[in-house]
This record gives sequence, C-alpha cells and structure tokens, in this order.
Amino acid sequence: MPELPEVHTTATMLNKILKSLRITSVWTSYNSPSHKGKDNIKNPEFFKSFSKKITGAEFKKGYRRGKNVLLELDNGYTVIIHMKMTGHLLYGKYKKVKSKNLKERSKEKWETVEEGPLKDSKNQFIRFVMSLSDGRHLVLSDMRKFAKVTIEKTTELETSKHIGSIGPEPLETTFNLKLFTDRLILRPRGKVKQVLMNPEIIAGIGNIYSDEALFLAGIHPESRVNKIPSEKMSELFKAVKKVLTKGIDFGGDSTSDYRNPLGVHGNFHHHHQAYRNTGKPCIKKGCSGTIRKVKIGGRSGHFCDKHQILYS
DNA sequence: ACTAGCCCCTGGGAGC
DNA sequence: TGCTCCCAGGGGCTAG
Repeated sequence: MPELPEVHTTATMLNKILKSLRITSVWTSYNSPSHKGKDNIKNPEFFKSFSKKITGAEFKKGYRRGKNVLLELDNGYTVIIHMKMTGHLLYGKYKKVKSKNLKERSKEKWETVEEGPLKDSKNQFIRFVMSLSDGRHLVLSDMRKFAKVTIEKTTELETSKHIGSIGPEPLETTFNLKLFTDRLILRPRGKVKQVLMNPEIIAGIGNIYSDEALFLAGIHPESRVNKIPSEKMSELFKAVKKVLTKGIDFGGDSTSDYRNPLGVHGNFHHHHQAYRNTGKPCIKKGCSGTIRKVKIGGRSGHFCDKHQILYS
C-alpha cells in the first residue's frame, strides 16, 4: 500500500512530468452520493464544482505531505490525492471506451493505448482521469475505491482539515531524536506500533514500514511508548529513517501492486524482514526466533518472537 | 487518553 | 470449475 516512500516516488516523478501541462478535461466513474464527507469527488455534486475549478488550470508543482500527493495549480488551488490502499497514479496515453459489461454503473471506461513500460490495457480500475494538454492523461487506478481526491485553496492548505493535522515529516533534516521522542510521548500509554502509524503523530508511516522499523530496533509492536528505554527509542528513531530511506531507494513497495507514474513496480517488498513473513524464521543474524502475527488496533503486526522485546 | 468496532471496497486465496 | 467465506487495511467515525 502506498506509504511515505511510494507517495514520495509518485509525487517526485509527477513534479517533473506535469510541470507546465494544462488540464483540458476531467472524468470519473466514482459515484457514491451517500459517501460520508462531501469534500470528495465520489460525491457527484462535489465533482461538478471540482471539475470546474481545475479544468483549464496549469500544474505548478507536485509534492508530498504525509501520504498525500499534492498537485499545485496556477489558479490558487491545490488538488489533494490520498491513494489509500490500492491507488496509484499513472501517466500515459489512454482512451475512453464503451464498457461491454452492462452491469457496470458507468458504461464508459478508460484503457491505455500506450506501448512501452506502461502496458496497462487490462487495467479495469481507472476511476479518475485528468486529460492533459500534451494529449496524454494522468489517471488514478484504484481497485478498492478507497482513494480520496479533493481540493483546497493553496493558501488555506496548511490549515485545512486534510493537511493541517498531519504530524512532522520523518525524513526532514529537522526531524531529530528529540522531536521523535516528543511526538511519540504524546501517546504515552499507546502501543508503539499504533502510535508510529498515527498520521497526527508522525507523517507517512503505515503498516509495512512500522513493522520493519520495529524489527530493526528490536522492539515488540505492543510495547507501551512510555516503557521503552531511551537507548531503544534512539534505535527506533534511526530505524524509522533507515527503512523509509530504503523504501525510496527501492522505488517503493509493490505488495499491493503499487506502480510509479510510468507503470514500474517498486522492489522493497522483496526485502521485508518482518511484514507478512508469518511463520518464517527470523533472518536477523544469530537470532533463532520466528516471525509471529498479532492484531493491533485492527491491523496485523508482524514481529520476531525472540529479539523484539516487549516493554510493558 | 485509549480501545474496540464499523465502514468504505474488491480481488485473491483457501476450503470444499 | 465454481461456490462460499475470509482476509488485506488507511483513516474517519462513533461509542464506551
């Protein structure tokens, strides 16, 4: 699933690709009027005004905040895209076709006409399309329809409810051990894995990278934040930076079919040490433990039963 | 402050 | 081959 490294890869590439391109039209197959929250293109009324705001505008820059891709336009608005579980943004040449499947709510769908790396013609999950002034398209593929697309005035972005409450960025140079500890201790009795994954505490860390960081630091995911000794907190701090950086270096993690905007998979999922390795022997040097799975706050956590210590 | 549980959603895998 | 059932989960939400 897209976490910080995947969103970072996508946003960085889009910044280069989209710069000075114009949006000529917009399309979506999302249609859930009853969906909670009106500020989402799944709501047809919202999509209408959204479409009006962005059609004709030009991209100024693309960047990331937390797990959100932010696309700043030249007309004072910024498009906010959260890809959630199965979303990815793809750039290429697509065409609209009539769906043969009459059961589908929308009788239109999009498929690629591009050859090369982006052989995406079987992609039946394109839910949102921005047609661009170069004749190409930026499309959102979103199998489970969890993604969220919305818009804010650029000047109000930092105080908006979508972006305003997001915690500090763990890969910023200003993110040091003291800040890390100060943030975690805001939830003193929380389970460390849950606290790490809370976007209001620290931005961008999800299930995969929290498992991997805790594995590296040798801390059990159910440890209470205020029981973790300071030298272990220091190890965790370094581990968080390390796994996120490694994720970016590998082009992201494609466990959930993540692809970058040119359709290329990442490789981090070939290097998991804990995540989804249930039952396998621990690969830490000299450790004879086994990877176990536990439910924490409705999410599955994976850890070595030997070298990851429970502080509680 | 924290927890449990539900919801959004659909493909993939297991079991029969 | 095809059915049923369970699982994956970010984050927003409510209720306790």
